[in-house]
Amino acid sequence: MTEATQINFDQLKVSCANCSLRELCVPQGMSEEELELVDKIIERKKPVHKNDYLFRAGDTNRSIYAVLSGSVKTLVDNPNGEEQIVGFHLPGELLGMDGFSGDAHTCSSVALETSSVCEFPLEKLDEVCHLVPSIQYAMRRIMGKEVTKDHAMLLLLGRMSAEEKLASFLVSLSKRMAQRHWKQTEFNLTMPRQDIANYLGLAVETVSRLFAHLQDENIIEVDRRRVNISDMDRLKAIIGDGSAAKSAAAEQG
Amino acid sequence: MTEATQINFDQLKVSCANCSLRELCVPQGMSEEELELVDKIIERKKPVHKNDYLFRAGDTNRSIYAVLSGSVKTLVDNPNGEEQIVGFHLPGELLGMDGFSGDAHTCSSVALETSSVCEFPLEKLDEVCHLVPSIQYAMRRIMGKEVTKDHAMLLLLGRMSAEEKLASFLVSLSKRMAQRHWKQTEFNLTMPRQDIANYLGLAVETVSRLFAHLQDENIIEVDRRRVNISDMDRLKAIIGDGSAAKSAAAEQG
DNA sequence: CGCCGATTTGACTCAGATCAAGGTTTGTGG
DNA sequence: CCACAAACCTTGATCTGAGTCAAATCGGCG
Repeated sequence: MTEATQINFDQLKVSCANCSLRELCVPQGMSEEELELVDKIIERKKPVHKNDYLFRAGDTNRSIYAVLSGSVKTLVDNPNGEEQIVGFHLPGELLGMDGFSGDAHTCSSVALETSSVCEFPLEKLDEVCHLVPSIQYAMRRIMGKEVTKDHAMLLLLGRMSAEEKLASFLVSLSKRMAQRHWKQTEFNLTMPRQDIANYLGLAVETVSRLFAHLQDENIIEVDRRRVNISDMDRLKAIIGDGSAAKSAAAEQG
Repeated sequence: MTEATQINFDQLKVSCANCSLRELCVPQGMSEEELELVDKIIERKKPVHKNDYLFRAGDTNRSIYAVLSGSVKTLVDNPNGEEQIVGFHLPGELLGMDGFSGDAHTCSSVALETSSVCEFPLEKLDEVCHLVPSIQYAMRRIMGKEVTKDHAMLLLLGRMSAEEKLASFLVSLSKRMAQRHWKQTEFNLTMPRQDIANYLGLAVETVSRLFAHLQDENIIEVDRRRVNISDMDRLKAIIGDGSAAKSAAAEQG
């Protein structure tokens, strides 16, 4: 409330901006007072290492997480012990919304590389939502987007060919790169081929062959984890028009 | 507030109980005052007929809906004009959560048969959530369940064989029948084979053959839309153990 | 250098799609 | 009540995209 605390507010703002809470806070035009409240519920975690779990299905200690740096995957298990990756999360993205459904998380989350995340324990979030309506709206919008995103994945898994799936995956990554003002035609895959395959409902070998094929067609260049999209239009055409892939690939020697 | 209005409250309660809002209201232990508030935001719709749209992707007039009677499907479209069914909704189930993600609905909803639904316009829901925190929590739990349900579908579409998919579908329907105190081993499919196939990411012919096969195995009896599950354990075993199907079906004459 | 996990490539197989008829049920109009 | 059409569902034959199996190759790294 004084000039001394003003400095703290500024720090909080910067901290939140860096902490990728933009989606949660900034678009709602939060006041400094509100920002302070948010800051109280955040637990800043120390970095997690590759293959560390953020949370596991069954954890009753529910939280949502914001990826600050690095990347993370989320997965569900089936009774047979198989797993299905349901999302990859880049800096600025949130995860853990499955925890709202009941007393425990229903999926698990694992770091793909050394990463840092901010954690919002649900109970504390409850309090703040009550005090700051704008957060409540933001949460609802975020969960709505989660639902919409999942629907897009259902469409991908249910109706697309292997090539359409991989093209969709690359275009989606590219868009998300653009959102965070990174190069949208050249980026690193932080996950192994096996995870891409699992996510898209394919075999690893199929993913490998598709990368090779897209490279043959001069649509992308791949070198291990490095991807460069050299012809975005044709990449998008693969998704937009199922017949494009056929004619382009027909009888190539 | 008087005895005259007391009668109204009772009517509201009954009405909500019948209107299948149990999931939204009752578990939160709403007061009569709160129930009255909810009643204000509900628009009771006249029945919708088979193939009528409840809402379409792009509609900015966003609402969530509770199915009162009948059944409804929800679907997303892709650029090619193909569609993927993302959910079937029985009495007491809610739909339209995709409307929270932005300014418009991102999927469409169509009645599978003559049905009646209650509509909650989002703007009005906003007001009431603000006034009644318990509704806010209920909404969040409901959306969390939606996310969890979608994850289960991703697992189904991404990792399961055709037979496992159909078995999952039938077991899921059976559980939902039990939830509403209907017979859980014998029920009617309200959707055509084509819709089941689409929902499960299969061809109609495959679904038809699988029904025939499950009947041959004496696991179910099917007569057009009528299904009777005669061996629930083996039906569940198909999902729980991918090898069960193979050994059971092996070399049968 | 030599091992290990990740990736690629090739050969072969198969689950499920596609193509092609038929059969059945429902609805409509005369 | 019947004729006819339009859905809807089933069944058989064939084809193929993608999975599986097997084996090389690559990239790090102790």
